[in-house]
Amino acid sequence: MGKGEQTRQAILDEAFSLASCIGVGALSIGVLAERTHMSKSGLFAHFGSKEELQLAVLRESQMRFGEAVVRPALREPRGLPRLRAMLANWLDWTRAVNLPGGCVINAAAAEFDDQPGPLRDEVRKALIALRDTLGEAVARAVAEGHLRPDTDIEQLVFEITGIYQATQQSRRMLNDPDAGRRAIVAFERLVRDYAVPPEKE
Amino acid sequence: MGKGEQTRQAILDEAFSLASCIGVGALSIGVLAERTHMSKSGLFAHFGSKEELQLAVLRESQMRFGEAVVRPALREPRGLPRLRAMLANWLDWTRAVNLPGGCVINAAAAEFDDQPGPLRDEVRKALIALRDTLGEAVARAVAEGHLRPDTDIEQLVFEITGIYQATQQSRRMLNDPDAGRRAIVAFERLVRDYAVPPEKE
DNA sequence: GACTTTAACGAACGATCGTTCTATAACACG
DNA sequence: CGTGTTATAGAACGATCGTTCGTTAAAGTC
Repeated sequence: MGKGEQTRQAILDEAFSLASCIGVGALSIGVLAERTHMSKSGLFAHFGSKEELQLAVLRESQMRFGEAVVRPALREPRGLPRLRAMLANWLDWTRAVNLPGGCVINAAAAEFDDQPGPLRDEVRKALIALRDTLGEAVARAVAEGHLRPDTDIEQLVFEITGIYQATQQSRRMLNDPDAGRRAIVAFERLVRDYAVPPEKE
Repeated sequence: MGKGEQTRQAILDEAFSLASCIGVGALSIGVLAERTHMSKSGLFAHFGSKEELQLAVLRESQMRFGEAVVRPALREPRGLPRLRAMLANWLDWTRAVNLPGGCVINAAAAEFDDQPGPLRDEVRKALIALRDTLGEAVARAVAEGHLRPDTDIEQLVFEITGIYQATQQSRRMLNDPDAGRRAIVAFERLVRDYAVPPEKE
């Protein structure tokens, strides 16, 4: 890895954890230069524009998410165990990677939902990719017979994302120590509902 | 209402819908002055500091939430119908009031979760108040016999907030036209789970 | 080790930020 | 109507914003 790539990565590391705290939109080149002990112009040269830097942070976030959440879960047997592992990794990934201030993309989703442009597009892409991944895992669980054949996959994914967001808000804003447990309770109740055969009425 | 209060309210109206789009943290006095056809200093005098303006926006948001979501629901019979009405109002309140860019407080919760200070405190206050309100409604539903006596109220509230957040993200970022329906499906399954008597095992 | 490429710096740009001050205009009240 | 009060404007402040430019130092290549 050349010198360029090396410092670019170092900048991204710092930008990543900074964005986690203050949001991707509030990133500033001056502050970032100070934190990385560089000049503004020197740092700037690596990205060409602030927006490109922000996009790089979002892409970095996606990559780390894949490595910290999705990939380890693939070691679990397909179906429900894998889905369960994925959720567990997801709920805790902000601790695993250097994310002192919570998931960058989730925060960006709330920040840019009404500001068209490349940043919003990138966030959207990430959210769709995540939902696809979750959807695949759910579909596998159906195929394995862990969930009912008529399971509404999108609905299940929808509710799982809700569980994640509720957990993050409870933890981060309300300091609720039970958030993780509540998430698991919600999830298990969810899959139990979709696991039992439909009742005759 | 004196002239002062009048323009102050006009400023808040504009700040409110602007913050809805770009976030409370990104509010700028210059832009706001332009939008309200005032001078920066004239506008500034009404609040004394930018932070005070932001706090005022958050308080305004709480007030409108109460009037658009909670108060109308109180007309419904207590218990499940009231809870159901509250969720319905909640899911659509960003359309009812002038909130082109989604709930200000929910966005602020993601923005300030790692930035201590009066703004975070105010957001926290709002979230707690909301959870209390929801909790009360759930408790009423238990008292009315709509839900099981051993219902974990906090758990139910936790999951309802998740449904809300999933709905907003699906609507705003993914343009999912089914988000509202999915929210209702999730909610009804939730209350059905807590309504039936516990199974003997 | 000489040469080329590239990475980093420092200074400066215009724009905007939040804030302060002073002066003038509009209002409220007797 | 006149007078005291309050609301608004305008100019200016230092700070920071993102970005550009020319130059120097370092890294990569033969």
